[in-house]
This record gives sequence, C-alpha cells and structure tokens, in this order.
Amino acid sequence: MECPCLGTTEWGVLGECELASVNKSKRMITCEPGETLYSQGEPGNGVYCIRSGLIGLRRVDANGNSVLIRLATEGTTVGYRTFLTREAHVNSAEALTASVMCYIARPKVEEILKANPLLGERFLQHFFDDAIETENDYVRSLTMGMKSRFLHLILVFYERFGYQDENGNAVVDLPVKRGELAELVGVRPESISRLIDQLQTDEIMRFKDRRVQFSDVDEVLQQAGAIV
Amino acid sequence: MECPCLGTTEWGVLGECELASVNKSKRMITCEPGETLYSQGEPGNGVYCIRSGLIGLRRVDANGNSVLIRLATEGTTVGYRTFLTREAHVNSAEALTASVMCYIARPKVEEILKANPLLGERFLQHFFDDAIETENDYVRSLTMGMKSRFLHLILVFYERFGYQDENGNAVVDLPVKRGELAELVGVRPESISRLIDQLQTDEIMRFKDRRVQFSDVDEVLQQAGAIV
DNA sequence: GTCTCTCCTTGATCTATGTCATATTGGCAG
DNA sequence: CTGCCAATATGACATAGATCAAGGAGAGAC
Repeated sequence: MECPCLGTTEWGVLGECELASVNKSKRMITCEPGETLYSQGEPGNGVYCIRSGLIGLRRVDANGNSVLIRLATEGTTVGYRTFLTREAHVNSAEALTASVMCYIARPKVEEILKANPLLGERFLQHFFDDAIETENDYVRSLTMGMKSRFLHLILVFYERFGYQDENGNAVVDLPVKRGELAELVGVRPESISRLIDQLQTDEIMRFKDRRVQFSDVDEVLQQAGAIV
Repeated sequence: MECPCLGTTEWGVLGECELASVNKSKRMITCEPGETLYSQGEPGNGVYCIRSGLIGLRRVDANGNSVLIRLATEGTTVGYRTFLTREAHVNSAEALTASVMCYIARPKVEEILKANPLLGERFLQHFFDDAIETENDYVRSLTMGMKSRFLHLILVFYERFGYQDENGNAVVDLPVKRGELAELVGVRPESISRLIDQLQTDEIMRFKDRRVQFSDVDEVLQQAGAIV
C-alpha cells in the first residue's frame, strides 16, 4: 500500500525509485493510546513516520520523574536522531491517541541515507528545529509561570489544529487530556484544573471537554505575558 | 602562530595540510569578561574555537528574560550550529572570564567542511550532545527544586575543574560569580545566597569566595535528590 | 439499570522561591 | 586612608504551585 506521508514531509526529497523502495520495505503499525513505540535506553532500530495520530516524546530522569518533552503529529518522523548519531534512544515515544505510522527499519534507512544525502539534511534541519524549540521551552520553564506556559501551549495547538468558528472565534480541539497538558507544561494536574477555572472566570478562554474557544489571539498572547 | 586547540578536539580529525590551512586563516581574539562574541539573531559568520577562558551561551526571550543555557570551555567550538543549518544565531555568546579564542571565518569553515566531512560529523555529535544536555536541563527544571539543580551544577563544575586537596576533600574553584550561578540554575541571586547559607549550615559544602569544598561526592548526589 | 474505573475537580494547607528594601563586604581609584 | 562601586547577604513579606485528601462525573462492562 502507498503511504501518503512518504511523498510529503522529509521523505519528499526522495526520487520515485527510492520512494518505491522505502514503500516496499516499510511496515505499517497501529498503536492504541498508551502504547510505546520505543523506550529510552533502547538502541534505535528504525524510524517511524507518523501517518495519523499523536505521539508523545517523554523523558524520564533517574528519579522516575517523567516529562512530555515534545509532541509529534502527522507527517513527522520520530526516532531519526539515532540515525544521525548512532546512539541509544534518549527518550521514549508513546502514542497519545490511536495512531498509525510507518516503520522503516535501520538497514533501509541507512541505505537511503547513503544514496540520498538530502534526506539526512532534512533530518538534520528537523533535529535543529527540535533543539531550538527545546531551548525555548527550557527558557520559558525558568522565566515564565504556569499560566504563560499553558497559554503558549494552547496557542501551539491552535496553530496546528485550530480553526475559526462561524462567529470568528478561535477554536481548538485539544488532542490530549488534562493530565497530559499538565505534563507538557510541567506542573501537576490539579494546578491545570485551577488554572483553567481561573481562565474561564477571567473570560479569557472557554473550555468544554477538550474544546477550547477564545475570541482574540492577541489578547491571549498578552495574557501569556508576551509583549504584544 | 600555532593554535593548540586545533590539534585536539573536533578539529583533530583534520589532516596536516587542512590544519595548516585553517591555522593560516584563523584569527586570534581576546575577550574581556562581559564581551560579546555574537548576538542572538545575527547571521553566523564564523566559528570560535575556545583556547582558554569561559564562554556563556545565553538565550533572551521576547520579554527580555535572559538565561544562561550552557557554558563552553577550553577546546570547545561555539557557533558551529549555524554551519550545520545556515540559520541565524539563536543565542548569544559572551565571555564570562577573560578568554582567548580562534575565529575561523565562514568561507574557510565551509571549504574545510566540504573537503573533510569528518569535521561535520564531529560538529554533529557535539550538537547532539548539547541537545541531550539541554533536554536534561529542561526536565530537571521541571521536576527538581533549586537545591538539586544547584548541586548538580556544582558537580558539573567539579567534573570539569575539580580536584582533591591533601585531605581528600573535593575542591572546585567556580569559574563564575554568584549571579551567574543563579542564571545557570534559573533562580534569583538572593535565592542562591540563601541556599549557599543553608548548605553550609547543614555542613554539606563550604563556600569561600569562588572556592567550594565538600568531602563526599556521593553525599552531594544524595542531597541533590539522586537515587544513589 | 448500576458498578467500577479513570479522569477531573475542589478545598485546605504547606513550602519554595520571588520580590523589594536595606545592609555589608571587598576591591580599587584617588 | 577615604570614598565609591559592584557583588553579596539578610530580613520581611507575598505568591505560585505542590501536596494531600475528598468529592464528582462520564464511559464501558455486565
């Protein structure tokens, strides 16, 4: 079966023939929420190109504290870092929603990387972008409070999944539950609950299950503490 | 003049002839504490190989909050990331102590990177290590308190600059002042003051100006909240 | 239907860290 | 020596989040 992801995203740099070759050797994988793609410490044995769903990349420290470091959605390839560096996975990947992805095993990826350096460049760019974003998150975690970070996260979701309703309000259907929002912001679920409560009281946003609505992106930015 | 750094570190992968070529075109730069090598947002016009001293890489967010993201010491090359990705600098580099470094301009680096891909691989590995470390810092910033992060920082300094005195005590001469320790931990200087006070009261460490002493690394690790 | 389970909310309280104002220290210019 | 400046320290207080302990509320099993 043809995988639509391969034609777009990073894999789009491949030629017809290379694409066909990857398509032939890839394996399609379906994951239920909570299933693990790979775990921190395991050697990297292949990459996963996400076809649909949502994957969370999680880092667990020596004490067992766990943080969702970043999310990967449709079209994104995860696990590629081990190909650039040949080290073990430094974080775990787990499906946050039911997800479908293509698994491409190590030898094939190596073959293609050798044949077409453009793919490696794309992975590198991806790596770079992730690193910058993590640095941004790091700085935010040190300089801004929970509210700013939470609103920032909502706006990130809005950029990826948001739309406008008939009244011109911004709407996002969050792809994760509260507890995962908490993990992404790096606070306790109770704190997120209270924060959501306060945001509604202050009429900054409305929350109904996983749906969020707000009227003005700029006002949210301002509430997030950004210099608008 | 011969630069000792080039023969070691990442640049060590170069051949005689390439090294000589780099040596010929590099420029030696001396920096006083506080001087800036490059600033966030500027295009990357060259790399700096640190010969002596200490460089701080700083990220400033949109609100002007500033955090020291990481340090670079003798033998480390900074500014290399822009060569892998051709983007503008995402953070600023400033000398924290009087420092000497070699500046190698863009065209020469590109020439060498083209001629010897090994150098690029080394840079990539360096990039990877930095990224992992930033992720670690990020997780720590979310899961551990100031005390743990501070002790962790001290241990990092100990690994890099520490030694044992005649009584077998661990000794480090911190390369930065209190305010910069605060920036590295991501807290206010007052908090660091109080923490140091408490660490001395609890007899975990002794601080005298920039000199720190402690008897047992394991005990420090334990105090840092690690599972020893 | 109702049981149960997971997720979420709420309240009361505790603690770490920020904030702001005011010392104190140490080095260095004169 | 004296005075000044930057870096630190200290004190009093404010506040953001964590923690612990209950209480709902929706979805699937039976």
